[in-house]
Amino acid sequence: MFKELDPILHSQLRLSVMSLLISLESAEFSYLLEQTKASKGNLSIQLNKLKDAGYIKIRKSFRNNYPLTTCKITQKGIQAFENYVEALSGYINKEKK
Amino acid sequence: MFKELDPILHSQLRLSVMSLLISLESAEFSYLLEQTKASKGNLSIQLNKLKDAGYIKIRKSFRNNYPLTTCKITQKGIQAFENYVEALSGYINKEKK
DNA sequence: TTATTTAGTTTATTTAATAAACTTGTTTTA
DNA sequence: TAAAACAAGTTTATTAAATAAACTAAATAA
Repeated sequence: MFKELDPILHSQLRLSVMSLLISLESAEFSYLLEQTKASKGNLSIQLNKLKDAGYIKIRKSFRNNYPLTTCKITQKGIQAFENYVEALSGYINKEKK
Repeated sequence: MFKELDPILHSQLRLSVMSLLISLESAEFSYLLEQTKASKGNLSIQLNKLKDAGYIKIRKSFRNNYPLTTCKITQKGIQAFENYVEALSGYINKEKK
């Protein structure tokens, strides 16, 4: 009856990040920080979980001598997000079956 | 941009329970157990959290000499569920704004 | 009468989320 | 030019939540 909700995505912050990345395709650490209002530590950790799951790719470079972290959603991430949304609908669409 | 997701509802098992109760209006412990496939211990705890939040009422009685636990969603619970669904849509509807 | 089953609850363990502190290097300013 | 402040994160520690395992109490079956 109820499908499993992917635990990687069933987290407010990680879901926010994925939600942003799915329309942007690419975003900087600082952008995700301001959009999600998360702390830097928390964001850092959750980005790494998404990376470990293969849902995003993280690219590290420099800009104006400062480190620059850029994230991009992967095909696997897009698929996982779509599956999650599909599974969720089984919970929130009250009409039975 | 992203609304808070009510932490009481942002849990697979509690959301399953609320999803069932919102259409049934009343359900027994054993029914929730089989529908959600949760363990008894976990279900017991999560039902109490929903009760503590005022989202459900728990009625204890007996049937055929055995204890019978019945759950019913409250108006507050219905409202919270609707708010949760509304907030979620901000995460999963990819079209911006 | 001693297992077994029903219908749960409580305690303990594991995992996850968040906050606080730290790191490394850069820029400003006294 | 040395000290202070800032940028962009990471690591460690703390808190809280989810789940599993063990327990309880009464009822029924063997």
